[in-house]
Amino acid sequence: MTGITRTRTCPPPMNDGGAVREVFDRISDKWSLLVVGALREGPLRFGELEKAITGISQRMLTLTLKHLVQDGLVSRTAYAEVPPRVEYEVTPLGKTLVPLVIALAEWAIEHRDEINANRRGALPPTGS
Amino acid sequence: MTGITRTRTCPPPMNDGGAVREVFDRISDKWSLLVVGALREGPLRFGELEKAITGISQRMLTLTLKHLVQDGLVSRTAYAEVPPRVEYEVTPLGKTLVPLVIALAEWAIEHRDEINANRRGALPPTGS
DNA sequence: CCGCATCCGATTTGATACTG
DNA sequence: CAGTATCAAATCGGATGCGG
Repeated sequence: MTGITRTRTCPPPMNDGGAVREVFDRISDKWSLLVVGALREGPLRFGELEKAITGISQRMLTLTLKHLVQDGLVSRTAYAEVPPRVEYEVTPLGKTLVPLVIALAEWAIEHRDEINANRRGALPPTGS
Repeated sequence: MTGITRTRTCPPPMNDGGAVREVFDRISDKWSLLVVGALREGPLRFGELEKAITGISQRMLTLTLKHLVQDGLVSRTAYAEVPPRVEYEVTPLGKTLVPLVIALAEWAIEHRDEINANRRGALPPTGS
């Protein structure tokens, strides 16, 4: 039988038993998506990433990169030279995520004003 | 001088001076995207959300909803009846974010195994 | 230059109990 | 049912110092 009698209008990708949550918990921390976004155009050195992502601390960059490398989203290449050089780059797997990050970034830019307006302006008419 | 020979291939949507960061800081907390995703198909009551998002605490759900309402991504409708009923729903603005969340969720499902394999299996060949 | 380890304060989170 | 309040715990995040 095979009848998939699903009454839903579209296949709900959430609620698959935790797969989404599992991955979301990884990428929805404060910096992961920013780092992936920063690497969208090509490899970057540690210091370059630090400058590209304003506000991130060395510690958080290190930790975030370690996680991303562990998950296989980013690759790390250390060149044994003096001075040392280390480059980070999105892996093929990471590349598949980049477009989504960019889409999210574009959404953020596009709706930033509206969100800010809501956040500040939603005051009641009692304002006199 | 001059020579910024930066070969920029496409307009980088990041680094616009903080707009992305501003919004990202809002939505990249642990629960916001999950809540938006849970509301993708229609209004849900408080308790329904609690059940839909496994693992969230009452407190976190309350706080997250409050933020989302404040930002205008979610609307809250309280019906003055007994027992009380409150429904949450994505606003038109929130609806524009839903597709991105779904895309992210689909990505998560699609690459979950690969990520987990990397996380666990990246062990050195010493595995005897 | 890269990046890890430690200390320490700030923020976030969750369990529980209580109100409308 | 929906939401608040309080407290303790866990985590985050930054500054600093050290090692490769």
